[in-house]
Amino acid sequence: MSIGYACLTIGVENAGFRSCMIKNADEEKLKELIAHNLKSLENIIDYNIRNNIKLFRISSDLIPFGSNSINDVPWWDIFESRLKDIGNKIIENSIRVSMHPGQYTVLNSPKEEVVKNAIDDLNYHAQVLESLGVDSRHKIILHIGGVYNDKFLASKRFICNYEKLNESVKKRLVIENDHKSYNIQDVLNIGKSQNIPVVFDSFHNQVNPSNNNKCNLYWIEQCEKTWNINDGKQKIHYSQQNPLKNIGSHSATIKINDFVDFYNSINGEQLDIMLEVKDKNLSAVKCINCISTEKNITFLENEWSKYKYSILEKSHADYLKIRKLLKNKDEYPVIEFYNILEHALQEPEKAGNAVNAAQHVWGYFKNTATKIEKETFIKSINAYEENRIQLSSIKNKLKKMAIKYDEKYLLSSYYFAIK
DNA sequence: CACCGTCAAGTCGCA
DNA sequence: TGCGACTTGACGGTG
Repeated sequence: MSIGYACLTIGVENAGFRSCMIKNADEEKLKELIAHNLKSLENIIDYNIRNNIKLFRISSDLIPFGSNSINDVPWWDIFESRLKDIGNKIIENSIRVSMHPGQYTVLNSPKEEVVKNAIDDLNYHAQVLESLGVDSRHKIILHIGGVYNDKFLASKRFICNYEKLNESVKKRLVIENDHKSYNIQDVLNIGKSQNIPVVFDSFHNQVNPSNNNKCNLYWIEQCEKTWNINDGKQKIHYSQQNPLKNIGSHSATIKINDFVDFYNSINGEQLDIMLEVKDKNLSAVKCINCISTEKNITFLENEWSKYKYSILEKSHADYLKIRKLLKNKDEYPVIEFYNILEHALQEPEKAGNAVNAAQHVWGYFKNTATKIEKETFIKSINAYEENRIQLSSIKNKLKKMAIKYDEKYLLSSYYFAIK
């Protein structure tokens, strides 16, 4: 069983993806961006290895305009050895990767041009995975597409176009229920008829159910039948509603109590679970620690070292609670730990707490900082307390200093990443 | 350096 | 028929 996250990371250095506008996408620019993005991907894979994260979705933005004719750079050739090196790291560390063309890749469109673009896009995704050298257990996830007033006809068109796909795409393609058009039964009907594995998305099923009387486990068992030996372990998607946004929007973080309830209601150890959530790797580590069979307090101590200044910034009371909680080295109070964490992080910003945390972080530099840096910091604190600048301005300055003085403890902290 | 409109993709609801 | 909303993170121009 593996738990993973999608595409981007929080608080990992040099792990961002760059792009450009089509009008600026010349050969030189594209090569530069691809080289940069491959380095970022490698840094993310290294991070996943260090943190024992075995499931990861690679961003479709790895190669800018990867399936657009504007990009005629033979990247698979130019960067062949780079891609192989990254692929070898993935394979040697038993990481399972996937890719997921977005909502604008529509294989069942009535428009010929849209279908052609969708096929080009699927070929691009397959070529990335082929270039990495990973096998058919590493999947490409696709939604069925539009309805066009006739779901039956639209489903037929999906099947018809699916049959025309290259084998390199077909062997990796899996289909998923979406939150608007194709519910899990719709997708299962297509999957069963064409031998396409089906990814059950529990959140989409909640928003767009096919039958309210059937539980998650029922659908997972139905989907399980569509997964064959060459497909690897059955995958599902899990996410939660963002209470502040439209129905279907992913939450900022995974609320751990709800996740554990969900996990206990299904045969979780049989599955690979992809989380779709704003705080990405942070929630992945959280969920991994919560269902870990190895219960070692060092997991929580490691988390604490990264979260502590963010907690201090929000709630001194919760900060003290967690310190107390972690005193007994024989226990593994993982749920309580994350409950306090979640409570603190949803607190509103209060200047007193925020200044206190910033001064703790400043403590790393106060002996080495230049006179000017010291003056700038004090000025920023005053300006923030008088409401003239935002907290992020102080934190950005502290981050720059952490980089300049190479304070590794701070650089691996989430303090600069959590807004 | 902070801010905010724009980009890129395709569908769908509504004038 | 055509336009805006929907989605997402990064770009790119402004102040």
